Amino acid sequence: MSDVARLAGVSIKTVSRVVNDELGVHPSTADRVLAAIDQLGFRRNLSARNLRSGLSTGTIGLVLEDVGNPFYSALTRAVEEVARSHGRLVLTGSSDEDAARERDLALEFCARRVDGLLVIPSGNQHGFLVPEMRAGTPVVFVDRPPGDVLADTVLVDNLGGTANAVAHLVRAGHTSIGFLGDAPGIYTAGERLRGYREGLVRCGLRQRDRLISMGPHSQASVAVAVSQMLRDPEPPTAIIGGNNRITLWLLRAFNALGRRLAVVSFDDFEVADLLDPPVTVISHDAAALGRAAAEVLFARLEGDVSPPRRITLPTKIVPRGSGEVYP
Amino acid sequence: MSDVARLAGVSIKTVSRVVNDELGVHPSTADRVLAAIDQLGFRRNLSARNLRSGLSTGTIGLVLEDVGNPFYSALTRAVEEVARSHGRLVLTGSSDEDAARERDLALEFCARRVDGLLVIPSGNQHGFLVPEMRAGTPVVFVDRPPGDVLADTVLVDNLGGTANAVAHLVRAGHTSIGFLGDAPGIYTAGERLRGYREGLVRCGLRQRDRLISMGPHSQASVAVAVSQMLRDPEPPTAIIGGNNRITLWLLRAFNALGRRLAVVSFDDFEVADLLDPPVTVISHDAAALGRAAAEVLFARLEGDVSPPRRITLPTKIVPRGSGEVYP
DNA sequence: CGCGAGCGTGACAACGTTGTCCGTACCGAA
DNA sequence: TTCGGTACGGACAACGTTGTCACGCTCGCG
Repeated sequence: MSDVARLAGVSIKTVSRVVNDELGVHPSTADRVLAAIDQLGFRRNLSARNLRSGLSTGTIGLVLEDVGNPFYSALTRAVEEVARSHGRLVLTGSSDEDAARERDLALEFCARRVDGLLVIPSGNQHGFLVPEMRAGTPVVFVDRPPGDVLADTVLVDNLGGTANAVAHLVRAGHTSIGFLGDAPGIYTAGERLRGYREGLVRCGLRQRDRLISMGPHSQASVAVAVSQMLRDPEPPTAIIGGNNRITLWLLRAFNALGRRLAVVSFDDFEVADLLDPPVTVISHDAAALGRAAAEVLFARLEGDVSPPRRITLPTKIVPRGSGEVYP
Repeated sequence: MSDVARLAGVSIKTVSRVVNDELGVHPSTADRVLAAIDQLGFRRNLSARNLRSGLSTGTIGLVLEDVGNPFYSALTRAVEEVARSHGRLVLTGSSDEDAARERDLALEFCARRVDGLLVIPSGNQHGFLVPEMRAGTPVVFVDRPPGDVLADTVLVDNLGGTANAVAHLVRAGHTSIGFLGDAPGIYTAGERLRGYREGLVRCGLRQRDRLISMGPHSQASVAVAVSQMLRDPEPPTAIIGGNNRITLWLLRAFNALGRRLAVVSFDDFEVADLLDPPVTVISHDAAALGRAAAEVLFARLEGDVSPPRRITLPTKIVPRGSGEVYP
């Protein structure tokens, strides 16, 4: 900046005035300064600006499980859009379901003085964020609730989703329905399991734990779980896949076994309509989730001091065929 | 920091020494300081640290077309991993194929003093980055070459990929092969088209422009293009999809028409193996691309001053069925 | 011709941190 | 007891920027 000032023959302060569009700079002076800026390729240092003025860093942080997962990447994109409309950039970090890594990422973001934080929790202890929150960094939890703090949370109606899936399958004639879920320690997996159970109760069906297989899952473990269910004296005629990954493993297992049951998948996925039969899904909009969470965050940044909110987004069944058959 | 110092009964400088693990602080003093840090939830301000010491911001920038696209999100994840192993965080921004937005994002990143920049170019003029590069910010271009600057570039062998795809289809007996590509202004689309043409030449087949349809495409335009090709006096028996999105549109168009030709897709996609028939693809590893680019970037950050490199990653054909049929 | 208003500009401090350098307390040895 | 050295602590400046305030010039009016 002082180089620019020297070249333009003005003081540093005047350069600052020009780059900040402040009033009271003579147009010809401003032109000289702008020319010098151009010539030198000067770009003001936002860190210094932020340090001095105590204002925003123009950045928000997003901690998620894995940007590589299409569900989270769609969410990321939506967050990015909202951030852009508020003039912010997004720092992302993948925690890989590792609570320590989640913590490190969140604290690194805070050390860089992000304006706010969106967290898709992996761990279930978030006390480490309390000092940051007290210091004025708003934090919004997304997709899963936080462990031991009170904060804004945006969720999906996991329970209602699987409950509806059960009802949907029952309407198609099924009375024996299996459930393949993720590790029960994961909030969403637990809720979806509860929804499955509640759906059975609502439809007057008997709970049968041998039709439930919770993760962590892999292609191999899903194949084993399916074979076991099929060997049951009362085998299932339909299976609910607890998330998109598990559903794909399930379909591959069907291919390997040369059998195919009715399927409903939690989470939509891109080519679900191209499979044969097309896959019926419990759809919840990742983009809407990201958007809602980001909007809560920016409301906080704009001064909203109401008590922490908990928003639950609905799911909807998208019937495509795989859940309407009776094999 | 001064609060911590007051609480611990030491000077600010001593606190600084403790948080920087410098020698020459009495253990008991250090303990008092650490306790105070814990009690107050102090986190040092990295902006100020960076400003003073002129060191790294610990951040790199990644400008891409759309994080929501699985191909780019896989790349993002790989970049994140490499960055993490070098103690850096990643700022991401989606340009949406808009050169102006790409420019804005890149310059915003630079204003935040990222240590380096990875750019998947949308535009074809990157002179605006020259001052930054001269000022010492390394820039690596990924997936597409830059417009008018000389810089490290990591590409995929697009040309070789489609040329091989043609050869693969010819081996399966096809002599009339269509090509559906993205907008020819996009580098990768142009290269893939050239590869398609070169493949035909190598196999001694005649060029027929009516079997080529370049984008921008949509579900509808792909359907139209396919119908037109099929009405040709010598209709194609196989079609190459220029990217994963176009291939999906192509498959949906087949479903709508009740016809199905042999298909090879540029870009692998997650459920290609679950479709019927499974889709043969020209696979190129998004993660490998991101990893390679990030590694070049960090090599620069660690002082590599060799002339700009151009790395081209290979593609490989993954035969799954759809490219081995002769309808 | 003098004076006040108002505009354009610059000097200086401060943001939170670290590098430099000096001061001081304490220890062991002569 | 004194001296030299070591081991620590603190004052101060500086990073690049902006907020505060004050200065000087010009212009119009009495």
